[in-house]
Amino acid sequence: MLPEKPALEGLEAKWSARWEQEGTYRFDRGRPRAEVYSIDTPPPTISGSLHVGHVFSYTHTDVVARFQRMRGRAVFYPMGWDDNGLPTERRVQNYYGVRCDPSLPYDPSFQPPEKPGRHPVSVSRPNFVELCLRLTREDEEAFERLWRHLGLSVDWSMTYATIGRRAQRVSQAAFLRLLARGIAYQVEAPTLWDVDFRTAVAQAELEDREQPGAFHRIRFHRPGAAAVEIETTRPELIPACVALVAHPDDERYKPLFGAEAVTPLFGAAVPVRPHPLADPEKGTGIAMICTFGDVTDVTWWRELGLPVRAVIAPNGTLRAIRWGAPEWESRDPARAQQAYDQLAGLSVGKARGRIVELLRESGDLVGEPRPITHPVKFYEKGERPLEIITSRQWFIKTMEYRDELIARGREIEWHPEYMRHRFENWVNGLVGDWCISRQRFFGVPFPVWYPVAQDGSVEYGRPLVPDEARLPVDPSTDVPDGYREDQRGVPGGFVGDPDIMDTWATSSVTPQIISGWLDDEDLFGRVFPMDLRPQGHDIIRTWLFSTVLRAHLEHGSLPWGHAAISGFITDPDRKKMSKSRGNVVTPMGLLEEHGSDGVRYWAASAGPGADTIFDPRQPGQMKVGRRLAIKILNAARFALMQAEPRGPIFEALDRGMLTSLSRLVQEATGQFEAYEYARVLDRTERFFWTFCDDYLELVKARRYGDLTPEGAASANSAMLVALSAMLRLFAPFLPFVTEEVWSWWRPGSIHCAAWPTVEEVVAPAGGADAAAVEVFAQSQAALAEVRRIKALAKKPVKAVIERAVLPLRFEPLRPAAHDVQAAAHIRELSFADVGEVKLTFAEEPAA
RNA sequence: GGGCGGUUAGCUCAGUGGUAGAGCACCGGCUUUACACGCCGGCUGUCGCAGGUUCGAACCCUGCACCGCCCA
Repeated sequence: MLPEKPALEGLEAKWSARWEQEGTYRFDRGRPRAEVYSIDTPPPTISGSLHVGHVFSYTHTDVVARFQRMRGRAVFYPMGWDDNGLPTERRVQNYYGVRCDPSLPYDPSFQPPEKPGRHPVSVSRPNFVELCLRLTREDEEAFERLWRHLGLSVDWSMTYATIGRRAQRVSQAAFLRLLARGIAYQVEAPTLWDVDFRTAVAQAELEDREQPGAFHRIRFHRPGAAAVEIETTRPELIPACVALVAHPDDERYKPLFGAEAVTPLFGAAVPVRPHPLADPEKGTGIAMICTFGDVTDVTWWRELGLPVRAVIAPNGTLRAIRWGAPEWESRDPARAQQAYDQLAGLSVGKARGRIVELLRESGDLVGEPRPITHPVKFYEKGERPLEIITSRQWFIKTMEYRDELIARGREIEWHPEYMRHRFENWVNGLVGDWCISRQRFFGVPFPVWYPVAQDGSVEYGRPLVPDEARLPVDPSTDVPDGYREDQRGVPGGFVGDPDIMDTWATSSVTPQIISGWLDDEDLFGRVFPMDLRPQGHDIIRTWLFSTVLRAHLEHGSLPWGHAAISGFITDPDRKKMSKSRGNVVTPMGLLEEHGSDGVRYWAASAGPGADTIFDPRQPGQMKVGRRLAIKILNAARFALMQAEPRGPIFEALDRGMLTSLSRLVQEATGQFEAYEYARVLDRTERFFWTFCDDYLELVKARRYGDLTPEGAASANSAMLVALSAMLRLFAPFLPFVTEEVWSWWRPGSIHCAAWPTVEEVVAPAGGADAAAVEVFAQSQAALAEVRRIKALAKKPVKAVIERAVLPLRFEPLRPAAHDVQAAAHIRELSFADVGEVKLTFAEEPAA
């Protein structure tokens, strides 16, 4: 039963298999809500690999889950995979060498090329989705193996995927309910647009990047009056200009308000209008409004009621335009056409270069462009600046709920508390409703069709929706009620909505997906609203925000009561670890080298919100964790190898140790309940090390029976009480080694054992005893003093001391004097009014 | 420009008004019957800077500097 030479090797494989067999972490769905602890797990993005940052944050969640389980809660802890969305599409394109062309029909016999060819093979959307599913399945299996090896106490029978049937059903149902209430709506409007991915993107997916640019001073003519000069970084948008704008109080331009100016090259007459957003300090103080150069243009366009002249096509080139046609009036259509033809078809960047030449030739460029650096909005995964393009998109209303969302944010218990500011910052900075439609392929489709009128036009205003019971549906293959497949795309028939949902539109309903909403109201009632959302602070504005929004809209509640925010893993230069930086460390090697418990120790040492440096060359904390785990094995072996005789715990030293331990239990429980797991680990480790180095050394002789059988019995019993409690304190952090030791002498899994209590620790010793704590403390102090003197005198530890005289302050140790004497090898011990410890060494035995 | 966090030993970090701490690293010692993957000991500080409150400040207040993150 008790191994001769205990070791950590192999514990991961042994125990993860056993836990699976015995259903150790299976959720008990018979328990009422009050006895459940439910966790809304972050589904890791499946395309790509898990890195040490994932191990870090998922360990934090697991530690909390294990604590709650030991506290007697039924822990609801599923795992999910975030497989839908753009990252998977990109991976599949590269991996198989294919490209999705939604106009192609499904080919049931399609097989991807053995190797990606030079030119991508075009495949239908259903074929493309099949490839996505095939590849993500492999990735998901690898992820699960890693999580099991790390020891996450997940109930693997509840695993979900964001592309899965259940996720689609819930996403679609939640969308249809918002549609019915008018909270989801579609509109043809200017939208942020990535020209490479050819999709709309949302505010939450933006990032500003500093880019080189240049101010161009451009002359606008006025018939019979002085010209007006504007400054712009985007001269290629002059053909899209619909007005000029200046600040209402700007004396320079007040006389011009209401007048017209004429665009250079294109000869379009545009009005000069006042608006307070125009900045008199910027450039010449008067700007051109184009449809659309940036988000301010959109505001001006909307508030001033201007027309649209769109020149940028969805692929980022300037589209063909016929000057002189309606909405493209010009004073000189032929010249406008001649100029524009040199721009049409060019990308935005090339068009900019060309138009500068044209303006220079026409004399409308004033001076030369002045280079600057300025922030430009990018899609976070994109490579070219975003454009603003008018298109039909689905939105969820958010602006009118901002105050309510702030209030919801204040109901959440944040760990750490200050992370709430991130949320409020974001909500206060929202500038528009949430655009949830994407012109992509691998995601949840909008469960909507539209009638096609007799003239062939699509009636977007009259969407056809399925009954909730039919969900999920794919409008590209399913048919709306009352129609036949052969009516697809023909007058009098229907068309499916071609878009899919933003990945966050699915991820924002993970609580509903996992908790059985719609289909298992019994489960839903037991786990929702959930207890915990663990996640990183980088996605507070996306995942956390959108989840709060959806629960607020659908249920009028929070999705969960606690949000535990993990910090980042950084490299030694304090740079965030990320794939794009190339500083990612894959975890399996680390887990094998240091043991899962060692790696978990490192992860759990960082409290909520704390960024942590990981230096692969200096895995200090992992080594420390590994040593701690080994120490636990050995200390347990010592306690158990001669556990008889047993009897009442009456020795003061033993009672003092247990009273100290009970204080630790008290503190650890409180800290854990406050999600301060790192402190629990720190305090427990500290206690354990003292227990080993001081307490075990002090009682060693007594427990071996060198004094009395009663004394040995007291020591043995106290050791076992302490070992049992300490193992359980460590169990959430070091699940493998604690389970191994537990199995040596206790039935069942330690992870289903009860969290230790103050009462159970002190009761066997007849209650807490503050005086005995002092006995223990002074015994430790005296032992330390003797050790110090021996070390300075370069005497061996077991050098015998004939006489020791201790200062009076050590007198409280009297009840444990026999233990101190035995541990320090003191023959005669006395106390006197002396300043420091005086030792007389015995004659050294003759060499 | 706004917000948030940080700055304590060479490194990583605890430390919520009362004598500055731990681990790692470094140095010295110990074949000690649980553990050499161990044990004992030693060395190590303008607690970022400047003011203020207080009998007393690493800790509370004000300002500043630097680092990091979020937002504009």
